[in-house]
Amino acid sequence: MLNADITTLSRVEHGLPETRILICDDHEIVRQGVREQLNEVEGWSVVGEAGDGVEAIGRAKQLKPDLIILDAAMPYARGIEVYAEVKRWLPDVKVAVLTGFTSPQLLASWVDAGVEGLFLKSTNAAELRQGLEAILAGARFISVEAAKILENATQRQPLTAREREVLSMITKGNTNPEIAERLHISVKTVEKHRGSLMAKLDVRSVSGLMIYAMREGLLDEFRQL
Amino acid sequence: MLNADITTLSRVEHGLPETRILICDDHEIVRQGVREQLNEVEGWSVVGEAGDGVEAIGRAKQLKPDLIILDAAMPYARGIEVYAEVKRWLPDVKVAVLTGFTSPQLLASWVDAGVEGLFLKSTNAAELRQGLEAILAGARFISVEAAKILENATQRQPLTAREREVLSMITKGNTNPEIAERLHISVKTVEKHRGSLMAKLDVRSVSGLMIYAMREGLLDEFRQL
DNA sequence: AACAAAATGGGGTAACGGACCCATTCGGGT
DNA sequence: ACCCGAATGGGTCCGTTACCCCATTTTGTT
Repeated sequence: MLNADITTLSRVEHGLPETRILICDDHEIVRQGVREQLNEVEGWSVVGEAGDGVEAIGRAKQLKPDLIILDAAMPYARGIEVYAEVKRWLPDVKVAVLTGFTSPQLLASWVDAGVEGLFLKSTNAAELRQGLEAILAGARFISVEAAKILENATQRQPLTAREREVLSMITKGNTNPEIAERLHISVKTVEKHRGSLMAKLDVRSVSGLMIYAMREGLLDEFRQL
Repeated sequence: MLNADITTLSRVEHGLPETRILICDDHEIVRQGVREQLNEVEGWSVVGEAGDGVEAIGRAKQLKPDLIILDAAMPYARGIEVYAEVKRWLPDVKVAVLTGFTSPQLLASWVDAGVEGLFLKSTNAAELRQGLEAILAGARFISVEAAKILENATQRQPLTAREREVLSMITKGNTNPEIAERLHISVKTVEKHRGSLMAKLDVRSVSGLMIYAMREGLLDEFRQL
């Protein structure tokens, strides 16, 4: 549901230019909370909001903000796709990710992608403002809680495309013979992929695979803020 | 992390009494967003905030609000426990649940518990205000999206305590022999519980059980907003 | 062209789980 | 005292999975 409403403030006609900020999150409550926290800082101006990934890209191109606060999980375009696209069009824009996910692997992938900031939604106002100031000054800022979680991120072998495919079908409850039939490969091959999946992720059961998939946001129907 | 900060406004000394509102959510951004949306309504006053379940109960007793906006998942006390406790001490207080979970079963359990309002965090400001007005006027209000999800809630046979226990151990990756050993029952009994679990939940695999457990918030390590 | 990783697939064994049948005991409610 | 649901447990058969061994082919990179 798109409820974003653009509020364009007039440019500062004298003195230093304002810092222009775009807030992208699919929940209006969160956008409003972030907006409120930022409004208290002199010189910062929330120039727009977006409620989904496609709108985020459009607004970024249109408004050319200095800083984008980006939810990691929005409808219509995954956060990482939004990030790549806005960086393509606006290479100098600073992007701070604000996410409710606490998965080490997911947070690590944002860091690897090169975002300038990474916050959890549990971040308090002071830390958010302080972090954004550092980012605008050119630093990279990872919040304390995000940093703790990242410490626990184990360095894993990446999954191959076929392994991801098999994992996806396992999470949907399919048996090895069923997966074999649908992928037009033999049961033995599915067993082989399944075995290497479990070895790479260091799990020994379907529930372990499910927990991994859940944390990595690979399950479609589990929507959340 | 407790970051709640009490902001006690003075009572209105003339005219109609204000509606006193307490906001309970473990994320400061959400509390601030909700506060902002409510501040726009004349006659409403946010008298306090709480960042976890225990604090929520304490503040409710202390401040005696007319209305509590309650996150379903906070640290230290489950939302349903907070709800029961504040109703025990303040039977006339109105409680509106604001949750990020979209599980039909979970939403249904809130309705069954008797809450006066049920909103998802995707609710927009207008719907939240309209709903709270209706609640304060004595109605029960379920948001449009929550109502849609509730339509899909299937009427299920409740799980027995033993079934829940077995489910919990399955979600942690245990095999039937392992569960039997830990619960000091036979493998046959575990098989029997497992079979009835799967029949009641209409699933045929561990992944189906995991999805159910996930939706019902039975998995500990999957924290979210 | 050479190389390495990925993907593919077979044989065999042991363990696990599903599903059906059978059964008794316990505890709570009437 | 009676009844019913929950919990308990056994036998049997069959399908599935994990894991070890073996192997060839394909694909992408250098």
